[in-house]
Amino acid sequence: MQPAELLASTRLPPRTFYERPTEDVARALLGSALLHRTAQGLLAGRIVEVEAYLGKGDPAAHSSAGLTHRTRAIFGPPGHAYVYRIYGMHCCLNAVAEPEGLPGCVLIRALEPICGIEAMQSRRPAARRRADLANGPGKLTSAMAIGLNLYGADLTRGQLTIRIPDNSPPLKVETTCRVGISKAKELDLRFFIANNEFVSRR
DNA sequence: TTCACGATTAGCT
DNA sequence: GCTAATCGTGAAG
Repeated sequence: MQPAELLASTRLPPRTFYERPTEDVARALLGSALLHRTAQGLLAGRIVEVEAYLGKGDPAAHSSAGLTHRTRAIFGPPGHAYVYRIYGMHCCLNAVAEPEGLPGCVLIRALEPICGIEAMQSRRPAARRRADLANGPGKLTSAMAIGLNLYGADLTRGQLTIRIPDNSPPLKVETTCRVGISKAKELDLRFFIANNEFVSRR
């Protein structure tokens, strides 16, 4: 898809879009587009898989430890990026939800590449298929050139944005427990588009 | 100051 | 299916 075509068929949501319960924001983000304007051109993908991380009552969430230097963005105003490094080598991208002062964020886990696919392929030489470019939280940030420099970035404006489709057809969504956690496995807070080949796992 | 571990990935068996 | 890579974070002392 051409960048102009993508911009014409989507719109930037207001900050109130994110100022809702985290689980609602997570579901609403499915089918939307993540865009990163880089020096090498526009990188973009359709969000096909997310996870909700809550505040109180969710021991799997980073924010369960309270307000710290690392997690300050999660407690900040909604619609901003919470980026963290995992296993000392990969980065993961979250969208902050809930009103300012309340913790809650949505982990973006997988994308269907839309724009800048060649640039993504050069950034992800290990991916041999298009479906492997961004089918995991670390793969996604690598393909999209998202790093810790984007910590706290405003997703409603600027170089890293999320855009909502103008006419969003109803999506069939599947719900499971979150991937890779050791606590709160009983909570079903992973959401992905059913029968989609770009999700990280089925 | 020390230390165990993690919202992962890629490569090998 | 198994495991190395690699380091900031947060809890404990």
